[in-house]
Parts: sequence; C-alpha cells; structure tokens
Amino acid sequence: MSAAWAVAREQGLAQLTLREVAARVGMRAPSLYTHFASKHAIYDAMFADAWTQYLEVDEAAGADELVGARAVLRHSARTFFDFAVADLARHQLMNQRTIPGFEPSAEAYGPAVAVLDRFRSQLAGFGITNEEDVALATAIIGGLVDQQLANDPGGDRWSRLVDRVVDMLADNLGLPPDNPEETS
Amino acid sequence: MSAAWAVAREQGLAQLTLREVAARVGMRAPSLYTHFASKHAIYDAMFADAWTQYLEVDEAAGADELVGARAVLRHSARTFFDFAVADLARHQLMNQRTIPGFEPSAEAYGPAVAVLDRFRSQLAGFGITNEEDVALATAIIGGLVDQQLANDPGGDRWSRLVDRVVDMLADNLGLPPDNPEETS
DNA sequence: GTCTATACACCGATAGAC
DNA sequence: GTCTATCGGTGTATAGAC
Repeated sequence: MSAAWAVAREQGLAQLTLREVAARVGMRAPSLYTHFASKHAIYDAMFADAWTQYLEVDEAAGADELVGARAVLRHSARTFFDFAVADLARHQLMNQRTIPGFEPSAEAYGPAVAVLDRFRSQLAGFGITNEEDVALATAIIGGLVDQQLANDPGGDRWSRLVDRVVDMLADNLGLPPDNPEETS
Repeated sequence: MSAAWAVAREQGLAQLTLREVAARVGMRAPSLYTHFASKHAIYDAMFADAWTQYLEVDEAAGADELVGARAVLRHSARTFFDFAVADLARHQLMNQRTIPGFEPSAEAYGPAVAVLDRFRSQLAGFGITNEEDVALATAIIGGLVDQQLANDPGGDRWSRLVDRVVDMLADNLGLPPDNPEETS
C-alpha cells in the first residue's frame, strides 16, 4: 500500500503500474494478485485508506472545540483544503473520477460517508439541516481546491480565498457573525 | 476530429485509442500519424475545438443584452454550466487534468483565453476588476459543475443551485439588486 | 499459500515498402 | 498518404515450482 502511494505521488495516479509497485516491494507483478484481485482493487484500498486518513486528520483538528459557527466552518474548510492540496494523486482518487472505469466499492465508501456525516452534524449544530445547503458548501470548497490544483499548483491564489468563501457561504446561510456586537 | 469526439463520448476521454479513431474513418492506426504528430496532438486539437465551440455558444447566448448585473451573471453562469454538464468527456478535457501528461499548447489555449477575457470584461462592466474576484467566480461555478458530474450525473442537484450561487457571489461582490426598489 | 514464469491482447509509436 | 510489420510497454490470467 505505501509503495502504491509512493508510485502514485511520484508518477501520477493513473501511471501507477503493477510492475512498478511490485518491484518496490521485491516482487514480480503477477504476485500482487495474491493480495489484490485486480488493479482496481488496489485503487479501492487506497481510496478507503485516504478517506480514513482524512477522518483522523479532521477529528484531530478539533474544529468543534472552537467558539462560533463561522470559526468552526473556517477551520473545517481550511483542514479539508490543505489536506486535498497537499497530495494531488490522493485528491484525484478521493474526489475526482480520474481513473477510467474505477468506482469505489461500498466498503471503501464507508470512511468517506463518515466524513460527510461529521460535516453534516457540524452544520446541524448551527441549525443547518437542509441537504441543499450541504451540497452548496461541499461544491464551493471543492471548487477552490480544484482550481488551486489545476491552475496554480504549489501556489496560493485560491488558498487565500478560503476564509472569504466560508464567510460568503455563512452570509448566504443566514448565520450571524460570531461576535454579536459586530455588524457586517 | 468528429470521430475522435464520438469515441471520447462513448468510451470515455482517456479510453480514446488511435486504433478506434482510425477504424471509424476507414484507416489503420499508424496512418493517423500523417495528420497528427501524436495522440496528445489529437487531444490538443480537441481542446482548442472545445473552447472554440464554447466561445461561439457564449457569444450566441447574448448575456450582454440583458439588463442588470445579476441577470447577466446568472445567464453567463447558466450557459457555462449547461455546456459543461452536457458532455463529460469534453468538460474533462477543457477544465480538468484528466489525461496524464497532457498539457494544452499555447495555440490551443487561445480560445480558452478569449473566453476568460470575455468574462473578465463582463465583470469589468459592473466595476469588478480585481483578479481575485474573477478567480472566486470561476472557482465557484466550476465547483458546481464538478459536483454535478461526479455525484449526480444526469440529475440536477447542483444545477438547481446555479442561480442561488450567482446571487451569493453578487452579494459578496457588493453588487446591488437589479431592481433598485427591492431590498434583499 | 506464495511466488515465478510465461503468455495473451491491447496500447502508442516507429520503420520502411508501395 | 497509407499500408504492414514490429517494438516495448501495459493489465491480466494461469500453470506450476517451492
């Protein structure tokens, strides 16, 4: 698995080959079929691994301990953005349909669903329960990530917009400013 | 070219093969090298073709003839969204980095730059000249498109959010409501 | 069980005959 | 300009050694 991640990072997710992964663990390509049913099964395990990684990162980030809806959302968005931008191959696997014909299995989707549920309940804590609002929030943050990786990899042209976007979203959702005596 | 588009639509952009394209025009694969230097050269021509298509669609849509900044932006956003969602393979080529190692040539970028310049001058007409605001607008609409195609292809879960997102953006940009006697 | 050796069908690309 | 033949690469399958 870690060999597979290394190859994906170095050569690109789609350029991952069984022969290269096998070579890094001192094997020949066909031997991998003892452990994985196919190349897609490797992607599947990586997909689950990546979302499990993020679930732990998100829990460790402790956004829930902050005071104020906007502060919590800003922190969650920043955590997601930074995690996604830090590893292009991982992000392509987690959030895009880069690999032709690859669809994660139901088991692999488990941790991804857990992450989304965490976000949903976070929003619910601020009275946001509408599914449409959740879809809006994920789309907007995802849009920033995609633009950053596609058009300014390694830079910060869209990274600098994360806080602004969260506040824009909070305004649209009708969330009050965190500090009551402030007016926007 | 039209054969290439047909293959990309039917089998996926990345599954496009020279043999299949050649077969559809009554040739063998190597003969294509007389007309294109490589497979990437075909992608390059398709990239330019797609953005040229959109440039024409956008000009024909006539958003500029509408009255009111928000109405214009809503119309432009809808035009872009519908065009992108109508053809997954085309959108992957135009707006994502789906093909490993493929980077459009400077010539192929021409029409794409023209489209962006059109959008930029549209915003400038409403007093929006900050590059950051342009980046924000493109990221947000792009985010909707990606979510729609990835998580609800053929549906309308994010399509329904286009107007709302444009108004959210307009609020953030400080654009007044189109109808002066209305208050948000 | 675990791995190797071998094979197959496909890919993009090139060389050279016509 | 198009062909055939071929090369090195890929994912994948299977037979058989240990």
